[in-house]
Amino acid sequence: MLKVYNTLSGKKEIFKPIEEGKVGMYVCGNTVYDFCHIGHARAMISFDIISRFIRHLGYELNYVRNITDVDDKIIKRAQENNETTQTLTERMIAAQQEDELRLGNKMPNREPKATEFMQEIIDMVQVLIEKGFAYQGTSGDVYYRTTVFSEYGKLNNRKLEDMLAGARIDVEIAKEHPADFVLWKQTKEGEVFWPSPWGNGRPGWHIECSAMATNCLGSHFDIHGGGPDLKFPHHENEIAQSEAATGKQYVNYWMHCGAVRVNNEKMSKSLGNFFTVRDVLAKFNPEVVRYLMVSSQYRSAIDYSDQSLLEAKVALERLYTALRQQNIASSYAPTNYTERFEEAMKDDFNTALAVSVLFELVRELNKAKTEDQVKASELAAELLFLAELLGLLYQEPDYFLQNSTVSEGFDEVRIQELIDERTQARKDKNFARSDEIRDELVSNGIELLDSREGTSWTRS
RNA sequence: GGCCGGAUGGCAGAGUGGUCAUGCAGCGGACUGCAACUCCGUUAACGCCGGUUCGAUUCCGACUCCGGCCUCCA
Repeated sequence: MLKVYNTLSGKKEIFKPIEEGKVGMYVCGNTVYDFCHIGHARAMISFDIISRFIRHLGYELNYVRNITDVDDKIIKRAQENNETTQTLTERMIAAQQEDELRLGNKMPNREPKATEFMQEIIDMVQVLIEKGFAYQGTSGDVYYRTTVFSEYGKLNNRKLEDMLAGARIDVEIAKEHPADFVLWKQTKEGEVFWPSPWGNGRPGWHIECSAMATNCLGSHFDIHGGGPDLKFPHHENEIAQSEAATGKQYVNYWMHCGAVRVNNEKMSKSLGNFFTVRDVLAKFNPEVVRYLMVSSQYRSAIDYSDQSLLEAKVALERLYTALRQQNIASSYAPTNYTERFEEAMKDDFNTALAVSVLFELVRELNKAKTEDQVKASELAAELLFLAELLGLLYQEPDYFLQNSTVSEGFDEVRIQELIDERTQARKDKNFARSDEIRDELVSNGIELLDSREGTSWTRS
């Protein structure tokens, strides 16, 4: 029995798909005007793991994640770069895919782009106007009429009146009500545009998701996810648009991951305190980033720092060390660890608890290595299977351990030469020389592990 | 001001009405030429004040502090 925390109700609920055995999930992707930062990585990894586990439970999952490739920020950035919006977005989409593959994500079933759904967007705006949920303002822009959607604010427990007290909403004369938001925006000189019944222009930020989600998954589907900062206004507005247009409940389960923080502040574009995925991968193996995300539950806030990455690296090394030079059984009977792992995951995808089960399994595996090789190889197979559900332990143990950080120090050839020399020195009982070599390697960030099979090394 | 979260051992991070999280660090031991890895043992926590209870870190209420959202942001 899978339990999912639903932002809409504020509670964990038993998950029940609309159609038996099938799940439709829409996740808000990125606006592609810049490289992905760690906050994006968290959202992408969280929903990747959620999708893996939903499939593991036997559901046929249709995972759709959009790409926003029309937007004010894209236009602005393209102008600054003196390039077209299309070349900018194509470049950023390619970069995003590259980052994501390095982080070990599986791609969604479908990644619709806003520009490919222009007709559907226009159709939806048209319907909203016909139903009285939208109007063309004096500026020519088309707005959503929040005052007639009685449930406006239900996702965020807000009332229209209360929101005015905040007084941070733009007062635009063209709008009937300050909370009304743009569905279709008139083009300005030199900007990309599409023809529409309301003149040349482009969609507002929220309507594209309503149009893409309902077209890809239907007017009523199971799960809608995204980052914490999308709850308001983006998802609130999506609900308003979609439910007004279709007359049906839009989504059953709203899921939001937690924020990534830096120095106790949210990492965000507007604060400028963000680290791109590329920044981090220049220093650490991508799986370290993934482990950091997995080591806490997806809804909790994560503190990002070199320290937290280092701790993630060390923990991951323990898992990989257990697999080093270990036979993997071709089959195994799932043990209690699998059961406990699955129970943890079924409780709102508690990856932190699931990972702790992996560590307990590893302890038993390490013990079995000297006592019962068959058991050890079976536990290793079980470990790999469970880790795969989190997208972990997909690298060769030696490769990971030698490349957990990116280092400009000794190359592998030089390291091997020194190890060979040390091995000879040890055979000769020349321990002074052997220790000297080890010290030299350690001071260059290389740790040695002697075993009966020989000496292996790890980048620290 | 409104609405959401959160406060757990030295750090990170789960969870539970009464026995163990887990990882790192610490301490004692085994293994090792010495280390590292690994194993065994071990120390140590539930913001503050009330209430419910035989018993609360866990449930309820107040308080304090921290974070997020209310404007573009995963």
